[in-house]
Amino acid sequence: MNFKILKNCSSSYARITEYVLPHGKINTPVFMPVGTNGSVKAVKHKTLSKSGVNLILGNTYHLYLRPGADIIKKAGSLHDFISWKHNILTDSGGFQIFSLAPFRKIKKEGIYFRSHIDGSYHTLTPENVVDLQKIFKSDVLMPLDVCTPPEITWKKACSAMKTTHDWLLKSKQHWLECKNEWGGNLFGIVQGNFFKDLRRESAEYVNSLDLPGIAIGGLSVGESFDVFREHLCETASVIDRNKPHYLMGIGTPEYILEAVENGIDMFDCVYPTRIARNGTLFTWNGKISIKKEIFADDFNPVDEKCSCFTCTNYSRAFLRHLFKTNEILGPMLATEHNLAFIKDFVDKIRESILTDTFYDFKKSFLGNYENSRG
RNA sequence: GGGGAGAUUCCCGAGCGGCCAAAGGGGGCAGACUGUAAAUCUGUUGGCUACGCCUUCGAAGGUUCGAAUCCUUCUCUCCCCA
Repeated sequence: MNFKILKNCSSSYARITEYVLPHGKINTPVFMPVGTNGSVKAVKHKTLSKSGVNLILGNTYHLYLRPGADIIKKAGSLHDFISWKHNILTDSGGFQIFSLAPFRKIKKEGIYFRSHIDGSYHTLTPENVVDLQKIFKSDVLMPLDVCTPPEITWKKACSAMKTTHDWLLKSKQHWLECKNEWGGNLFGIVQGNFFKDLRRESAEYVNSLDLPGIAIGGLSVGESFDVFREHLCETASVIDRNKPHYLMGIGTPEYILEAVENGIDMFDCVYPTRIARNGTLFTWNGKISIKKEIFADDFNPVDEKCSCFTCTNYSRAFLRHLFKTNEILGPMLATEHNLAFIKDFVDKIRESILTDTFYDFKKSFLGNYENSRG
């Protein structure tokens, strides 16, 4: 068994687990930085691994379009191609189909879409998405799914869910035939939009397929925090607790707390890295927009309590200057800080679960972190 | 010394009689960003007792119902020829 629950929180569903993947052991809860094109934007692998990151995301859709599976196959694997010795989870492209909607058509057998790069025609099917991830030698594979926006009808949501289920079964069958070639773990994805009955049905269906892990999809796609929380609680209470739980696409401290509290082990998000590149930095007292005038002569580090390279070497004033002058170092240092902050934050959550002080930690953190939940 | 071009709101730069408080950049200020088409995008950027009024297009005069736009003089820049 490659997945072990080491400790359950006494007062919530939060837990500490150990998950052994082909490229090393993962301690959860864990935040996975997103490296869509095989690169977590603006940071070197060395910076990531030095700060303890041993699982990053890649994206099947994007890597299939560029550089193409043939190149990655020639390189040996995605790990070899990007020179990353640790684990990689590859997302299938379901979300891209959702966010690049004008370019696609969903059919029973798969997705027909046009490349957003050159307009060329392509098809993704449950089977070829597994094949692509086999070529990548992904440690965790995600199946092709249909992600839907809030406020669609029950009928449409149900239809999308059924397609997702149909594709998941095909993905599983195809994965079973080839999984021994490299040992990647296929997860199931729960959909169902924002309908409780559908979400429950979807969660039960995914449970029934008995895959190595379960992902909650279709959340944080524009809904309010309260709606997000409601459906997270609902879905998380149904999925099999003996499997790793992955909540797709969340990554602010508030959302992470909510996720962990509901028994989520893994989560990923572009948010920390994207806002870093755009000049917003996490601190234990809330987010700051480093480009603001008030930081022009603030010679303190971004966060006094942070021991990352950025905070131990540079001031807010210098960071602001880098952003104002459009220097490449600005986004690099900001990204390094935000990832270190989230890493630190999740480490502290894990510690609090271990010492049964999760709620104390949550309360005290949110007390200091004076920011709206949007 | 001779000939030519030009001075526009923080900067560059369009406008060449009314639709001009004045295009478009840049800069400034602020906001957004949640399984990455994002080092991106959006708003704002003369003043005010604000659905209207006042001051602004080098300066001073003039023509006109009306001028950043036309005329006169002045100041200053730049280019070419001696």
